[in-house]
Amino acid sequence: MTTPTDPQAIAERQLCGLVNGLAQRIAEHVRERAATLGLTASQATALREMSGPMTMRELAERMSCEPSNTTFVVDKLEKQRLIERHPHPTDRRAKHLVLTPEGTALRGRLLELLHADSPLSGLTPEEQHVLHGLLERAVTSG
Amino acid sequence: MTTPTDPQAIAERQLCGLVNGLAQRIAEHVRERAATLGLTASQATALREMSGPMTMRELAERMSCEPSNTTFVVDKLEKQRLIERHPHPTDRRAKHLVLTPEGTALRGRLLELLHADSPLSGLTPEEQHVLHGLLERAVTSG
DNA sequence: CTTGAATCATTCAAGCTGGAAATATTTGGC
DNA sequence: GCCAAATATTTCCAGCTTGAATGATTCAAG
Repeated sequence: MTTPTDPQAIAERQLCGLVNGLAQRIAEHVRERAATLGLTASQATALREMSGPMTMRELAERMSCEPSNTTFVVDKLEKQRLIERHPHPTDRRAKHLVLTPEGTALRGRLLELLHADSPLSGLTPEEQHVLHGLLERAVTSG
Repeated sequence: MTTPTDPQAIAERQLCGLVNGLAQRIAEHVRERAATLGLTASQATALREMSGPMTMRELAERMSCEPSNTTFVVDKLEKQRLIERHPHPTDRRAKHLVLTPEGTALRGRLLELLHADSPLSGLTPEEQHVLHGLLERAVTSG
């Protein structure tokens, strides 16, 4: 058992702060780019994950948020005529989310904006590869 | 300029997802531990950062949030008699935040809880060191 | 000393988020 | 077919967070 003044514990605390800081920087990046298209960050995240028709739950999982939150976000996108809720072909409980032509077009522009000047561009592809491996281990080992 | 279907761009997108996932896992860890002490996650973060007397703005920076949010959180901690707002010794605009004895005691227990079973314990100290370096470079190079 | 810009904290309105409860539907066992 | 459990979505609510506007104070320049 480690104590809070253990050097190893202090290092872990710093590491948590760094992870959080980078996550905030990424979120800020999304927020800025989304704003230029008249979208909020969560709306942009939803649009980004809409690579094809899917259900509310699937979108929630891709956005890593609660389904109730997805209802809220999709409501907003629907009001902007970017997405539509169709009946699901085989499951009447579920909704089949599909982008409108405007939604598809906006998603294209959004993806370009998000990929230009990425917040991770300070790392080389090799570094990104190492980072990827470490993060994957950290996330799945919990 | 990269296009959204560029393999490199796809890798960066995945990486952003992993960073976000780990940040969420860390936040969840804090939330769980804090709950056992009757604190919310943000209250726990504030308490954790209160390593000594400081001003509202300094606490906001340590928590990496807006000052207005710090007002909200400190209000809650003050109602629980864990923290006090004293007049600042040299600047009458500022508040001098100090923990009460109960606050100091609870902070001690909180730090122990947060360090036991850390969400990063799946990585070896060496891996954590590498991760630290990469994250620091990513954060500071933006 | 006095003015104006900057800084500290707070208030307020608005949006985001998660969790519990409710509704509708599907699924599996009998 | 019928019933209970599981699943998909929504609604409601409470808490969190931000950003703009406000009031008080400090600081620097004249």
